[in-house]
Amino acid sequence: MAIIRNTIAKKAVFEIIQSNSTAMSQTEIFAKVNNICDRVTVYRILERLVKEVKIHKIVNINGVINYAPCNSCEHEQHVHHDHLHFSCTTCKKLTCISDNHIELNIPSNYKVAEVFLTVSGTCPD
Amino acid sequence: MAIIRNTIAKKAVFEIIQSNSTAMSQTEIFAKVNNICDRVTVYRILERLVKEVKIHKIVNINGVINYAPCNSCEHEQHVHHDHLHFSCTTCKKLTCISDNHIELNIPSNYKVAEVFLTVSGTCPD
DNA sequence: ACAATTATGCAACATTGTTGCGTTTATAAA
DNA sequence: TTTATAAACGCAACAATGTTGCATAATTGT
Repeated sequence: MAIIRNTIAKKAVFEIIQSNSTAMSQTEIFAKVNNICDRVTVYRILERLVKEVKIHKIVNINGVINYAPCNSCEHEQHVHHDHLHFSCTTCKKLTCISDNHIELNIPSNYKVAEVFLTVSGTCPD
Repeated sequence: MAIIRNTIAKKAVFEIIQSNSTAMSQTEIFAKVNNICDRVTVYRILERLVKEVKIHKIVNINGVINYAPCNSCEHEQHVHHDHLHFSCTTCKKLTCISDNHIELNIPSNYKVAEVFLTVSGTCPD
């Protein structure tokens, strides 16, 4: 049945992610929750928030998984057609940039679930 | 000065990457070198091959770093405009798919170095 | 208030990647 | 061919990130 609970820790984690301008890693998020919960709990909360499609997972160019709020995820299939992630090579920040349109040309025997467009470089910092 | 040597282990690693149809992780590569060298050596060889632009680094949707041969890297700036990576959610394979053109719309205060277009889903397996 | 089950904490482990340092080896020059 | 030198290596130890099992705590519907 899976009744979803809205716990203090979960609310806190979601707040942190939503109020931040850039995507955050588990480590960064855990540093901000001020020990209201365990490290493992943060991982599990993130897992649940992803499953509930309240946040989404993005991988930066170093392989670190980051999380960002799912603002423009109203559209069906959870495919971000106009969403781009900028991964800064110097400050390591991951920023979302909208208004990017992608045309895909993939063989039909591949089934597309999500599209990730990540650009590396240096951001205005 | 940095004189580059072509060691047995390096040749083997490069062979393995080139002869595989999909991109491979360090773990997969190490499993194939048959203990001709240490785990750490594989990491260092991969580092060098990336620096020499003989292979390139791609991150799959789980954050695992994979390596693929740099076949179509003749073009300047190492920006893969027509290159797409398909990351399979079930078999975890990372496949390169060509002929994909991307138009970017990024604020000018961001400096683009590389473009990564990764698509998740299921491949024909 | 109670029962059911979701969520948590803790400890331990797994995987992936990194660093330091002494030793070995490939290459270029003698 | 021999030798010098810097590149490459092995080993051990560490670091960061993510996962699992299990007993306990907390939330929600009744």
